[in-house]
Amino acid sequence: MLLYQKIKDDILNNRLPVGRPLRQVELSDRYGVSRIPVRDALLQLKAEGWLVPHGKAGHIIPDLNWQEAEDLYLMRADLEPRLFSYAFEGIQADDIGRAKATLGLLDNARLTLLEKGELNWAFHKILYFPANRPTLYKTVCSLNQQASRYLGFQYGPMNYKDHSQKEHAVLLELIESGDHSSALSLLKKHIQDAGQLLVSHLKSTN
Amino acid sequence: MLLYQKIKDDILNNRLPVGRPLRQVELSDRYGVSRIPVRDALLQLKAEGWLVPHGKAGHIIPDLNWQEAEDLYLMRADLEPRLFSYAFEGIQADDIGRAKATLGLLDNARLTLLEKGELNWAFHKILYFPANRPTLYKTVCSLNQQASRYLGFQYGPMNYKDHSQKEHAVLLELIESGDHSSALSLLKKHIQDAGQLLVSHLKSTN
DNA sequence: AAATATATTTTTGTATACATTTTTAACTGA
DNA sequence: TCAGTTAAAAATGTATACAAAAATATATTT
Repeated sequence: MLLYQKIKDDILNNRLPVGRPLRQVELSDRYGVSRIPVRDALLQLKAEGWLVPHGKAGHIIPDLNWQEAEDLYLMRADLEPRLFSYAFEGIQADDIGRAKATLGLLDNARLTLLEKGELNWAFHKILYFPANRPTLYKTVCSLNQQASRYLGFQYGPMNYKDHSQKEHAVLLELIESGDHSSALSLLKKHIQDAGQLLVSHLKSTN
Repeated sequence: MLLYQKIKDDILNNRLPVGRPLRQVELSDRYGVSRIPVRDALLQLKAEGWLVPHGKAGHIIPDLNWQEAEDLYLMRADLEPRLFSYAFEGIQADDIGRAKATLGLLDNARLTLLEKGELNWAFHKILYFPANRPTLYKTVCSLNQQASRYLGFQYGPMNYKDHSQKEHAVLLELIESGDHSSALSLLKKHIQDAGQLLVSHLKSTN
């Protein structure tokens, strides 16, 4: 596992301190490498919003907040239905099959947060990739990456998983039946609802 | 000037080869530093889409293409009017003043491409910042960053500058008169038109 | 005691060195 | 001639070392 992944995993699972600036030596000790690969990982994580620079020395894990969640889901609700719409005609029976399999994996298992996040995103990717719009796709990926820090709430205290899974299944049915516009609006609603739920949960717990 | 900026500037002005993978030593020689700062810069530039990894060694400057331009302007046209709408009520007379000054600077001068891009973006930032929506703002910044590689066409062969400047001025008037919805639709149209023009220009020149 | 200045420690940025990986070139046999 | 193989070259990843910069602690003054 890459150092970058390890740190991300540790951020996701709250194994690294949130309020305090992380130092390069601290991390190089923790992961048993020199500061060079740590610097590399920090640069990437900073670029993706997993860390923010703390003045001129050190990086801080930014606190989760409802404002960020709101914006992320706002953008997702704008861009993902668009991308999905471009993909719609290009989604093959084979893709549906893989999507179903992915949902199945999400259902049964004793998965880590990172794995759940990966599977959930894998599902959506299957529906988006046939759009063949690399740039739009990349931005959507990035937004989901950022949003993944909030998965801990959705799969944990919010218990949103079951509802989400049902909607995913319905979405697949609509695709199979070729109902473009219904599928589109369900996806938009799916994202908007998830966002609203997350935001109000975040507001209530602070 | 930071190495990161220098390289970006050189990419923007086609002072670096496009088809061929850039090597770390090549860049460290060119800029007179060791490979470590080069690695740092490459990581950032890669994260922002200025470079793409070439297999397992080297980075390539991606070719400009109308598909990317189309997606970038699509997303901008979706997200920027939204951000602007949130900002609208919060834009102060002072902001308008600074926006006008920025347009003035764009008008007269013997500016480099990088400077023109910076000023153009500075103008839009003034209109977006009062929204106080950091996450949405950051994504919009990033999209404009990526789009800035295409400025060479807009300020060069397309000769789009004058038209753009006029619309910017009208936009400021609409803000001053408090006409929220007209300002909003002008901005959206402004972005969409610029996108369409750019895309058809790119299609025609290939 | 609070604010300012100074000294100490910590932290970062970058150069250099070297082992590993990857690419490129040369070679071999069909 | 060309695919596959091996050998040489190049490029990368990472450790270590050290100077510059920043943060922290200590001292000094009012």
